[in-house]
Amino acid sequence: MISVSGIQEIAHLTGLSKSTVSRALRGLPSVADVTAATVRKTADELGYIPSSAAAGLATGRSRVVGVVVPTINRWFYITVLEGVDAELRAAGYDLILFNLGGRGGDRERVFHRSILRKRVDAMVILGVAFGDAEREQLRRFEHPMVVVGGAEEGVRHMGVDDRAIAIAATNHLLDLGHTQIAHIGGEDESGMNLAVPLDRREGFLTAMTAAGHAVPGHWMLNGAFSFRGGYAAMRTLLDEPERAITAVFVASDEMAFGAIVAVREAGLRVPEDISIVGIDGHENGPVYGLTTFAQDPFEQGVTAARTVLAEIEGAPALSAFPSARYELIERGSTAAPAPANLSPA
Amino acid sequence: MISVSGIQEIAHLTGLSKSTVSRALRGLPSVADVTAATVRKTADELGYIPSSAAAGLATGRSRVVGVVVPTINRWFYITVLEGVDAELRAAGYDLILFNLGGRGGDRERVFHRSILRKRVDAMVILGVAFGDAEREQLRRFEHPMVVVGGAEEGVRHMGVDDRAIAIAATNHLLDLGHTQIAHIGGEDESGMNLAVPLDRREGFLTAMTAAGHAVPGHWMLNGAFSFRGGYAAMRTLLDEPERAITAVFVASDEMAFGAIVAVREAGLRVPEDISIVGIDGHENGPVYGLTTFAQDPFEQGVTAARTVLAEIEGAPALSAFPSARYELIERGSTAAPAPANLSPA
DNA sequence: GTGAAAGCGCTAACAA
DNA sequence: TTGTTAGCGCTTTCAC
Repeated sequence: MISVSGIQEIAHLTGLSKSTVSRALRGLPSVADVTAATVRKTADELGYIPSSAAAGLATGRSRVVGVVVPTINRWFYITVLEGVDAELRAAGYDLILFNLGGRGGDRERVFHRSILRKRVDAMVILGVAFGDAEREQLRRFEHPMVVVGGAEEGVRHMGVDDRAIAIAATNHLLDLGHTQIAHIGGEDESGMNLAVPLDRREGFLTAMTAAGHAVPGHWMLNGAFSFRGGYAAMRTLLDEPERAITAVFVASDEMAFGAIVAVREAGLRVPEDISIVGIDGHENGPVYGLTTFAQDPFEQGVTAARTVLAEIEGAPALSAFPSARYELIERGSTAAPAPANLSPA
Repeated sequence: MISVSGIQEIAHLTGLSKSTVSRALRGLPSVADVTAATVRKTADELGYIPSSAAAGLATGRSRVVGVVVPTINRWFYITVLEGVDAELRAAGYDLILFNLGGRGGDRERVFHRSILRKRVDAMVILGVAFGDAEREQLRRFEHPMVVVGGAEEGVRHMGVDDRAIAIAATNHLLDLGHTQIAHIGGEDESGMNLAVPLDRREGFLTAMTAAGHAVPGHWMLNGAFSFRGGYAAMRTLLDEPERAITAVFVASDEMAFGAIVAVREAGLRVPEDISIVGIDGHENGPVYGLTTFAQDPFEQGVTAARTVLAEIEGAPALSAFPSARYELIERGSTAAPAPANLSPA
């Protein structure tokens, strides 16, 4: 190709100096309009492509932000990622994706080798649970960094108040008159932040206890935050010999969808036989008619990106974020328990 | 932090030269074992972090591969992405994600500004439809490049034979005795490669024609390759006044899931009332009992990554790929049409 | 097996 | 407004 070298080439052809060319190309104000035009023109003709490595070496900035995800195939992470991506792109930054999970996941390598290679100017971390060594590595990362979704000790974090949202969801069911409520949540998702599932379960228990209802241990199932897991968990619930539950609080919409499919497949109806409430605000919710406590992960991603971007530019570091918003969206998957099902308690 | 400078620092402390330190750190053979050990040790103590910008400038390689997706929230792209990611990570490469779609999508910027910044050593492009300007830009990209999923003129491509897989799926229904078959596919997905939906529809029509069955235009619907789209399309089909269809060939599993939900919601059964066959091999298939022609996008991603990686290392460029494999997975969403529904034709 | 020196392509003072 | 001069931190001949 033509683009032999770069800025130097343009300098030659225009009879200007490298510096002026550089300034012109970056649109700095201190360049005569004619000069700038000439430079741009010859740059185009040459098919000039800047070297981000050279610029990065000279400035110490790569104009790249790293995003760490525990896995890509979850609606929440994807949506946050989209938000981060939109914001970064608007700012002219590129996004390096560090996927800790999935087949071939290799946290050690990701952390030790990739992340810390001075390759990124900042980092947005989505719901990852760190090991001690990892936490130590991150400590050395002297760039803006923010965690989204699931509090992580020592790093500032943004997301919904998981306990609060779970309490709200549970209360929603309690208010309808349910007392026999089960919970489908998550547990030891490899590499995923435990805070989220734990806080949601805790919120559930808090609300139930406050209402004076005991929850048997086997009414709290692990749906692994996946559609399939939600389906399986609900089947387990339905297979119970003397089924008493009238409602289920599911910790994510994807699991809730699976749960709904399981209920219908068993020949039961939602909400007549079983009420289901989720968390998230997944775009497929309307199809299933799922009532849910919706959050806005896209917005959370945007905010996270905007924050680190501002800090890269020298803005003072925020030490904490306000909790992200959430709201109840009623779509009919919850209702008062049928009289026949009313618990004797 | 401690990591003031880098290699120079280590050179000082060990009394060696920068060159030797560099060689030791990269594990080159021409370094005495003791020397190498000393270097690594002090590097660790210093918390040394290499500068990828400097290395990249010196070598002309960034050890980064770009992946372009039309949107992140589709199972197919996510899965290919996972495959690419796994392979890149194993090779010590980082992945820059270029998302053309989504809110805030800005193709122009992505192409012109980011992609061509010499930031990546190779590119894997997933099912994107290029404009003329974009094609021209890509022509200038003198690095390994491969398109996955949907042929694109002028660039080598890998994926299933979309016409063939559609013919196979349609024949599957025909072989069961169906004649009144509808098709839910895709159309003008913004920025997505048109080849895939078009080829699948064409395959469908080819098989139908070969079997001597005409297909009314309104039996070919646009499901936008999404769950919601599939659901909506199926509802349209079910709302037909004198419904005659007994089977639907859906061009993707996600749409097929939506279609199944719609059928069941209408009080009909799959496959007794309506048979449904999909394409993809989505992991949620078992839950819905979806019969599908499965491909392996993860593997396609791995292959694509492996290919460009090999070429970065100097391997001769492959000019074409064999078609990706696919196979029928029967799960019970298809059956012979019920006698009552048998078409008179 | 190790060192010296040049340079990758750009930016950033400092002058002019 | 433009040019000069140093680097940014690493790799890479070419000597030794």
